[in-house]
Amino acid sequence: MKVSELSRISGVSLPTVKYYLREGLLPPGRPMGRNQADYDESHLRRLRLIRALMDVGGLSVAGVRQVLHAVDDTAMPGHHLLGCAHEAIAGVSRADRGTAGWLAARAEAARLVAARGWHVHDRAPALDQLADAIAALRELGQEDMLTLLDGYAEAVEQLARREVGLVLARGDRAGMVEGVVTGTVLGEAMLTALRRLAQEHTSATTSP
Amino acid sequence: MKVSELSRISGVSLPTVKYYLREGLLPPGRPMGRNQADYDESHLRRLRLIRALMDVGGLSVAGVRQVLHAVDDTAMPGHHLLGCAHEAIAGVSRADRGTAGWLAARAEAARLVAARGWHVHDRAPALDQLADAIAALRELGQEDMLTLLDGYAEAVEQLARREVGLVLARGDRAGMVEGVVTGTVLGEAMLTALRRLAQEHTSATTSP
DNA sequence: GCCAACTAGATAGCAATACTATCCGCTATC
DNA sequence: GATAGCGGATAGTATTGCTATCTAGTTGGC
Repeated sequence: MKVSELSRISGVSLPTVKYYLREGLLPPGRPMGRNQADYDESHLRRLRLIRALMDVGGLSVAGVRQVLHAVDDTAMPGHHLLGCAHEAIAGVSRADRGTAGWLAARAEAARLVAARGWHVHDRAPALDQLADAIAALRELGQEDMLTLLDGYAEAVEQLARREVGLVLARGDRAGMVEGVVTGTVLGEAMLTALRRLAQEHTSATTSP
Repeated sequence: MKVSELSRISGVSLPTVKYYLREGLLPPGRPMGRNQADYDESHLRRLRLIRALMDVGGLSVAGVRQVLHAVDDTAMPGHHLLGCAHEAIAGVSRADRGTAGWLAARAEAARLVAARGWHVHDRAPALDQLADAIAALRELGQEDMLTLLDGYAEAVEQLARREVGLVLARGDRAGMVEGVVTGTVLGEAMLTALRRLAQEHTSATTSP
C-alpha cells in the first residue's frame, strides 16, 4: 500500500500522515526503493489507534507517542504498561501542588486508597489527580461532595475487576497490550459519557 | 481588595487576572474612581472556580466562559445548567461523525440509553461522545470491550442518583448552581482518578 | 524513451490557545 | 509632589497540531 492509499483509506490527510511519521507515531513503511515505501494493515491499524487516542481519549501527540512506545516495547511487562498509559493521559496539573492544602488533600487520597486495601504505587499520577480534585473542592467550600468518594471507589473497584479480567482473558500478548491501552482510554470515554447521560436522566426525572 | 491583592491571595499572576477580566471570565470590580476598582470575596471565589475548572476539569477558556455565563444566568432553570456544563466540557469530536460506521454506533448508543429507560435529550453531546467511543472500539476490533457497557451504565446510574440528590439537598439556588458545575466537572475528575487507581490495584494483584 | 504524477525527506508557515509584557495616562498615598 | 500602582489597550510569546512548499528522485502509462 502506498502512502496515498493509506491516507485515503484511513481518512487522515496526507500531510498529517507524514507528520505522524516524522513524529514517530507511525512506524516507517518497508522501503521499496530510494523514494518509495510500502505500508500494510498494521500501519492502517496503528493510524486508527492514533486517531482514537487523540479524538476520543483526548491525548496529545506526545502522550500518544509515549503510549505507543510502551506498546511496542515487547520487553515491558503488562502491568507496567498500564502505568505508562496512565502517565501519558495525565493532563495539566494544578499549580498549587506542594501547598499545605494540597498536601492535606494528597494525604486524604492516600488514606482513602489505603482504607480500601488498594495497593498502588505511591507515585501514581492518579493519586495526585485525586488530590487535585479534593483540594479544589475544599477550596471551593464544596466538601459535601467528598461524601461521594466512597461510592465512586466502590463502583470503580467492581468495574476494574471486570475490565482487567476481560483484558487478561485475551490469549495473545499483542491483543492484551492493545486491550490495556484502548480499555484505559476508550473505556474512560465511555464511562464519562454514560455518567453524563445518567446525570441528565436523573436530573430531568427528579427535578422539582 | 485591589487587583494586586486578588492576584497575590489567589496565586494567579496579575497579567493572568487581567486576561480573565478581558475575556469576561471574571466580572469587573466595583469602580472606585477613574482608575481604581474594588474586588471582594466573590471575585476570589470565582477565580478559584476558574482555576479548578481549567486545571482539574481540563476546560478551555471558552468552555469556562460558557459555564460561567450559564451559572450567572439567574433565569436559567437548574436542569438546563447541567446540559450547558456538558456542552462546555465536550472536547474534540471525531472526524468521522456521519459515516455509516459512526451512525451505527450512534444508534447503538441510543438503544442502550433507551433500554435503560433513561430519558435524555436526543441531541445530548454525551450521546455523540459515547458513539465516538463505540465506533472507535469497533474499528479497532475490540468489540469485546462493549460488553462492559452495561456494567458502566448500571454503576453510573447509582452514582448519578446520589450526585443529583446531594446537589438538590442544598437549600439555596446559588449553592445548587455551583454544585452542579463542580459536581459535574470535579466529580468526573475524581471518578476517573479513582478508576485508574482501582485498575492499578486490580492489575497488580491479579497479574500472573 | 518520455513525461506527468507520485514519492520521501526537509523546511517553513499557519491558526488557535493561553498567557505575558509593555506602554499610556491617570491617581491614590505617603 | 514624587512614586508606586491602577485600568485599559496593544503587541508579543510559547506550544500544539497540523499544512504547504520545495528538492530531488522514481514510477507507470503511453
